[in-house]
Amino acid sequence: MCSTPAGRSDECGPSPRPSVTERPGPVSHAIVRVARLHRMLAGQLLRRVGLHPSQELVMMQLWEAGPQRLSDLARLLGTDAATMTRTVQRLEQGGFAKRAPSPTDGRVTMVEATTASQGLRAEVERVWEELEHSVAGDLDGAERDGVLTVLDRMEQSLEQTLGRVRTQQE
Amino acid sequence: MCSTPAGRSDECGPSPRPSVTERPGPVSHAIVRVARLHRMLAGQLLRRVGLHPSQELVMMQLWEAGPQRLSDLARLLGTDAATMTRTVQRLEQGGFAKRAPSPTDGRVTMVEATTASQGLRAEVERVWEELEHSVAGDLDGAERDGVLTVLDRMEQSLEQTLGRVRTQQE
DNA sequence: GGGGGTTTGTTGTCCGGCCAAGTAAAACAC
DNA sequence: GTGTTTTACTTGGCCGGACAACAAACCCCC
Repeated sequence: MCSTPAGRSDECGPSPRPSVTERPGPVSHAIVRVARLHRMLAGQLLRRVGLHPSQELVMMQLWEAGPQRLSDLARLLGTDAATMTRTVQRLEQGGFAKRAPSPTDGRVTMVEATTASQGLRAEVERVWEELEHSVAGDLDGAERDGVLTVLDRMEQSLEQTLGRVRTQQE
Repeated sequence: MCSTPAGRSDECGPSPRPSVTERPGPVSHAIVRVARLHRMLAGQLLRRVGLHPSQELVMMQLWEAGPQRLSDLARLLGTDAATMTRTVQRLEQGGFAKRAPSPTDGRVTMVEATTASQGLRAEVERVWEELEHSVAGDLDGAERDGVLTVLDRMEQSLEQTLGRVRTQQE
């Protein structure tokens, strides 16, 4: 027993008390926990497809919107250009994506999904549906809307203070 | 302009449309985005203290609950024993934590905060308060409670399907 | 048209995180 | 008491992610 990787401290071994996971920033902690579990589940489900978490987001973006500049991919997915560079390298190396220099702009490299990757699209979308179902399956419409609204406000607030902190620190 | 790393796609370059961030699993996407911003802000704030994201959670746990077994730390923070091993190694190497083999059980290593690290405790807690304020500052009590409840349900649901998937795949 | 600044991408480095494999110690079984 | 299983930790490998430093291409402006 007591084998769940993200152990809740219920009648299970030492765990001296609710501890850190309850006290200082409840919302922050909750988000961290949910996000980690979410990513872990994504990793498990994506295993069948041969993708790693976050790679599926790149592929979905490519499938939906077609060839794109690497920097746009990075920006849309909220990550770094450096990270995106290496992720695309791995996707290319795995046969999922293709890169080509832009003919009009010598700096940009365009990224697109390979035709071979189209075979995975349906299953990846199924995985993503399973994820969504697991995370929000037992929420009624009002709750879902409420959570989405609140999460959006959180996102904006975080973005704002992040920008504030960045400029303040330079 | 348009320099925010997590760019929203508003009048700013190509960005062909709301794209992936809007369509398939709205709640999942929202959580991923918020969690990433949250971690990014944590990283910025923790920079002053000389810690990296997640290290502060270990330290707070050590400060609150005293010396603990490494495996308990991992379980309480919802992470891996392998990850915790290396994180503690780095904390030790930075002078924040100390390790000692348990006298009663030759397998376990006890981890505790160094006295020197106590000086950082106040500031780390301040950082965490700032995080919480940024993520949940403009929520009234009812909203906060609602979000916490929903996030808790999400956590349980994710944990459950994660366990289901794990056993199913072996 | 040439020079300074900007955008775009790449690489190095470090970190958390996960899996898998391996070691050592304890607990259990017989 | 020996053999087997279970537990606790460690290490190697790989991945996403962030920062910093860099090179190349572009842009603008004089």
